[in-house]
Amino acid sequence: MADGRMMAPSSGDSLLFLTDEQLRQGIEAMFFAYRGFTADPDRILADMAYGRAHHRAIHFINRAPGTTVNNLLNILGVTKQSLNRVLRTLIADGLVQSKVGRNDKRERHLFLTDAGRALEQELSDAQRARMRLAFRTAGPEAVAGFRTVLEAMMDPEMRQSFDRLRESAS
Amino acid sequence: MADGRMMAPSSGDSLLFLTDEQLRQGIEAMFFAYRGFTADPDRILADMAYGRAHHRAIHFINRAPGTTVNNLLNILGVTKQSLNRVLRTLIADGLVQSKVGRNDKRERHLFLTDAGRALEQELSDAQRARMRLAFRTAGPEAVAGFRTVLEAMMDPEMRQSFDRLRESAS
DNA sequence: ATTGGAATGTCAACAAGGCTGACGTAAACT
DNA sequence: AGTTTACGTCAGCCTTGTTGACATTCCAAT
Repeated sequence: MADGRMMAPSSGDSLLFLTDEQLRQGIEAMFFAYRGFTADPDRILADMAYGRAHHRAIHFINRAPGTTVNNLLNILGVTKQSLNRVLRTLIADGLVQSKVGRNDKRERHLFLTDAGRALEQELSDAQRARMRLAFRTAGPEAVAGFRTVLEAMMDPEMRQSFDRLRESAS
Repeated sequence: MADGRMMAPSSGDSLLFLTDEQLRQGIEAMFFAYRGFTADPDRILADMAYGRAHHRAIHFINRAPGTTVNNLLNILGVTKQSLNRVLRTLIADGLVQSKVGRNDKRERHLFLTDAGRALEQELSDAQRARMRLAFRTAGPEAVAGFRTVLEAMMDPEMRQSFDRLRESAS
């Protein structure tokens, strides 16, 4: 281990943060936390004819308005057929608008309608509320660590998407 | 923070770690990281007739050998029909053994067979490898923060399950 | 100008893995 | 004796992922 200074703040046994047991706890923490992470929007969506896939599409269309279908495909990591099924219902229900590209008319640029933005707000309000509580409880330093570990856990291509979204928002 | 560098992730302003933008980045980080988190075991399982649900069952049976079906149900948060479908194949394939309870003969206690343990090893080796790399890259302090935030993000009942598993392993 | 390929969309079929509802059995509790 | 608990199972439904095949549209290159 070349990385000399390693004081683990919470555990005391700083040398043990890479034991199988520690890793397993990290794995289980991810599992349980992700359930909490999706629970609130899932509850809201359960009443409608929508699911988590619709939420994800709405989220990223809102995040990057005018994004193309292909772009969204890469971010979401699903097949176009899968995404298309979701988009079709969202467009039919008037939550998403699809505009043919000006430069490249093969491309469709996706936007949320007012109704779409309203649903997005409702969903992300719920999700942000939980995230806010968790962040507040944990404190800024923990949040920084959280972000660092999550980023290190992503696949490289996903990290690129993540960073690109990050930059585009600043 | 001993090492002085405690800038909030991208803003440089630690008071802003609860802005909507920060929260949204946290949300997206969870999304992308979870994909990475499940990617390796998913790849292994894709070749077999198993999926993520089998992985979860195997993981927690390994973690708490002799656990009852009901117990597992609570941890996984699915219906007994859903779990049963998974357990049935695992038992039929000789990866899991189900023993009638001694005290309470209504209960079934679940154990991994040697073959089950072998698969569990293969799956968790892959998952731990990614977790280990992420932890090592991020460093012990970030890992502590990661754990703190994840725990704060869980539903209370899930946090109980998580803590119970934690204690049982010590 | 024709052709090749890229981007998109659609149809069909299928699988995993959730769900509900109903029913049965055995054991334990009261 | 009657009720509750733990578990299993059958049947059917939904969402969301997959592959494969095929049409359309249009850019770009020959």
